[in-house]
Amino acid sequence: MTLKMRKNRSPQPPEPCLLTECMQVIAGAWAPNVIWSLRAGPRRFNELKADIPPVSSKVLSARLSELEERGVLLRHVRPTSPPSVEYELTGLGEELIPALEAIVEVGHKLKQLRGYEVASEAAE
Amino acid sequence: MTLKMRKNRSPQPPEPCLLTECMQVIAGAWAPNVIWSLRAGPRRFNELKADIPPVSSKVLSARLSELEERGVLLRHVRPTSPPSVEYELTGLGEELIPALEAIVEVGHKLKQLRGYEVASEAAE
DNA sequence: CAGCATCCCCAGGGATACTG
DNA sequence: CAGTATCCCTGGGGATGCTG
Repeated sequence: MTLKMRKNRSPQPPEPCLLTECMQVIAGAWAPNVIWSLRAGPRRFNELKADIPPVSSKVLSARLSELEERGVLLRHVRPTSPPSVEYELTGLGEELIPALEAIVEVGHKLKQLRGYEVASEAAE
Repeated sequence: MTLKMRKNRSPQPPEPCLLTECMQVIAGAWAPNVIWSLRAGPRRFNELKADIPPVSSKVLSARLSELEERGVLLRHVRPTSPPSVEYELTGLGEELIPALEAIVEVGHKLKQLRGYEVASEAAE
């Protein structure tokens, strides 16, 4: 989802590209997982890393930075002896939860359908 | 969002990766736009292409195939003289609309928070 | 009209190693 | 603990051209 987007010199902002722009909020392979992991409350770096096993520190760190910069989550540094950092969703970030849940639900249903028959719901 | 996912040999399916799997439903840079364009009803290939100017035929076609295969949309071929194909969301596909809307809304709010340079339209 | 085929590119991500 | 720094590699996507 990179979208090299040359110049995007559109007279009127075309709606679909607006969508694409907004989708950047959850851009990055693991961004949705981060949000998902934070939906139950604040978590620390290594907790997130443990929540999302396949993610590397580098990428996790990159995603967290982006999401913070975008205003999806907050970073709290606690000046403890071993450094400890907590990440927490902002209010806007929490608004993404229902969206992710919806997608997950559709994803599940879709997977089940593909086991049986897809064309059943064709009409309607 | 490729997620090379070696083997995914996880004892218990970790939830976040389940999310990742579900997110694949709208994987691909322009998939959300396709769904978005179809939310108002069936549309034809070139209409979609016009709706989403930056997308190429190749990619649009690829996305449409994927989305069809996943059960998000249906493909109707009408045997007219010049071939004419209509794409239409399935019921499950329509369930994604609210999710996209939520993301778009958050995206907007986020952009406004980050400064008002966003919609700096022609200063009338 | 609707769409493949081809070629190319590069940003995002994996792996590994290192640090304050 | 919580990240950076490097290197490499993959595949999704852009551009262009051609077909039924």
